[in-house]
Amino acid sequence: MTVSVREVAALAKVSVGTVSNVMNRPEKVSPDTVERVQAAIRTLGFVRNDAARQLRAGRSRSIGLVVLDVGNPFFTDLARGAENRAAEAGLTVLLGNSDDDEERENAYLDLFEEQRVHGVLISPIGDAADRLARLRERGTPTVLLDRQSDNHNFSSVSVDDPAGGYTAARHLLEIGRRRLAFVGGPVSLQQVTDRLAGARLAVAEQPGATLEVIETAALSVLEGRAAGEALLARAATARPDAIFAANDLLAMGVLQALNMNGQVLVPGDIALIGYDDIAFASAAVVPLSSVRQPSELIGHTAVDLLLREATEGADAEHEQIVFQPELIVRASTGG
Amino acid sequence: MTVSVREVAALAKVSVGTVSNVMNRPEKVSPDTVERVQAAIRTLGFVRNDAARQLRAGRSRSIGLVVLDVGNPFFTDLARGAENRAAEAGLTVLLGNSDDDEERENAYLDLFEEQRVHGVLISPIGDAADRLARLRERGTPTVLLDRQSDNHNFSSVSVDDPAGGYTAARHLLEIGRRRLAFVGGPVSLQQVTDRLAGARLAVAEQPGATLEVIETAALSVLEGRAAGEALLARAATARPDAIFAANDLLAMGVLQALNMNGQVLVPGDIALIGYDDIAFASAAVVPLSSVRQPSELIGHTAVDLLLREATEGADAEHEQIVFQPELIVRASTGG
DNA sequence: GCAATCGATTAAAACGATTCAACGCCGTCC
DNA sequence: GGACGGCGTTGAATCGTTTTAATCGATTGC
Repeated sequence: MTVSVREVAALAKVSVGTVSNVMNRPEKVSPDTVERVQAAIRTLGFVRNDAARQLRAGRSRSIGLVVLDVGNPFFTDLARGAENRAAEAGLTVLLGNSDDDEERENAYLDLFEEQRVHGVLISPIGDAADRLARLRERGTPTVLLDRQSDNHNFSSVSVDDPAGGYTAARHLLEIGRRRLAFVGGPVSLQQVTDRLAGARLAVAEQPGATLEVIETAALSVLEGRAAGEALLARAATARPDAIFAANDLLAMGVLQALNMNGQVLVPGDIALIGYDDIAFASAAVVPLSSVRQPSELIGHTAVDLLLREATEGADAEHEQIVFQPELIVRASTGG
Repeated sequence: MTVSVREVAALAKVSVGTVSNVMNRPEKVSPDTVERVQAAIRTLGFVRNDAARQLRAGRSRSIGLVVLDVGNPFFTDLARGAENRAAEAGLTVLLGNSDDDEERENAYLDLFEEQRVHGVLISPIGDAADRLARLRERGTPTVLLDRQSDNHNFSSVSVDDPAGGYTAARHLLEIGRRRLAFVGGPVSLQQVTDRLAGARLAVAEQPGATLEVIETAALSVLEGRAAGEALLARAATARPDAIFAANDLLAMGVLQALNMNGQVLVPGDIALIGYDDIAFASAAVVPLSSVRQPSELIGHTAVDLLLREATEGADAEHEQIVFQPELIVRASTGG
């Protein structure tokens, strides 16, 4: 039924070792045997068995990537960057979507470990520190995405979230707003707390400014819409005059709620800024101000770091790379 | 260095066969040996080698999914549907992004074949018929996504694109527009030509109506913006009064060009409708009318079909499932 | 002319989990 | 008391590829 090197070898009248050599180092084989073997491969429709290769090699030729939300363009852009860089190195990226769920996160990590991947890139939920430490002890290098390790134990590629949060809030203050609200959550995500911390700092520096926190269960359009509708239910005077959303999906949800049932509150009554600068932000009902992260570059760089750790072995030094975010001003904050 | 069943067996003072049984059918092993073996697994930090399992099993526990564009929410929604259904069956989904590139498409198919996946779900570029036929002959069942096979040789899950195109164009005609333009491409995508064909039909039924075709190189926001800018460069009288874009990404690009450099042409001068009804469509500058496809359901159903083909073997009958699209009217067509 | 060298090829030993026929042990039945 | 059956366990074979040491011819060097 299934055709293996054995059959190929028989048809080409060579040994299985030679078939292997033809596929992996043809320069070590005489030209006419190469031709004969390749002909045999073609006529039999031989496809080599990756499981057997991996078993022998001890490692697979892929790296695992666990993201919080594949529906978020920030992560698909990041994945694209990682994939391109990995392809250059002859590796494949296995994409896992944890969807903010620790169980799914663990399931993917288990899977990747059983697959003996070259390494894991992960944007972890909460404090996965010991889980990841065990993973690495067993020989799978790991790089954190979009977040630094608390004790510098892991390599990481991230963006300066406190600075991004500061920049966003500062911008809202600079256009004259004082009653700020932060929409974001869950707080188990370090990205959320860091951005909030930065915003708090900016508000604290501005006398008379306040910051209200509206916590959401996820960083999704739906949650944003719910938050926006909650605000809408308030008396007009009780509403903030500016909103900083922890990411663009939330911001777009908020925008839908505030600007799409007849009324138009953004940007006149309420200024709005998001985070990530996804491609859809500029095409929103009111083009969305945002804080841009270099998503593809993050993915690209993370693979570089991972490959370095993988080659240097267990005692590789761990490097934290931090990119700076960039403020993008559009109509939603009066730009 | 690496710990295998052998070491576990030694520590637990049992044979390797028993260790395997503990992991795969614990009910066949006496309770105290189960406990002893599990203790050994824990203390040694044993993680089973998936390559070895697969080699023995002959098949991997995953299915391959090749999509045209991971950046398109339609496909990530579809992937989510597939993933959920696959998870219920204990399978993993490997997601490959062909990015409209036949070379990448082939690379992923090769990879999946070497991995001995349970089957392949693919939204193919152009006519991959013989490539896919070979794949299936070698034992990998295949289901087409978002497109039917020309000769009913493959199972498929798709949406009635001609009907969708007809519905979209008919809607534009019903709101009184007559000079229609279709923006889409490349024509190698059957989705594009089918939607266009449907639109042509609707226009032909309407005396005095015309349909101009503006071909794009891809179904992306960027290409849409380029098309929009080209229209903008024309004299106002030479512009169409309605545009049907082959998908929402294109439509949003067109919208950006037509409504965001000071002027506002949509929907007054030009009505605009997209296709897919991605989540961002309703949050666009002008909320976008669209033709909705049941993306998650497509992915879900495709996995069902695949599993059925896989169990029924080579002589399984091939089923074509076609869902009906749904017109969603929003502000961009005056809704 | 014999040894050394070189290139091409081979045969066999891995890799690690699963499976299956065989085996030992114990209690039951006649 | 011996045959039988059932349960739990074992050991070896197996999956398909890669790799290494060994082999075989043929050529070169002296």
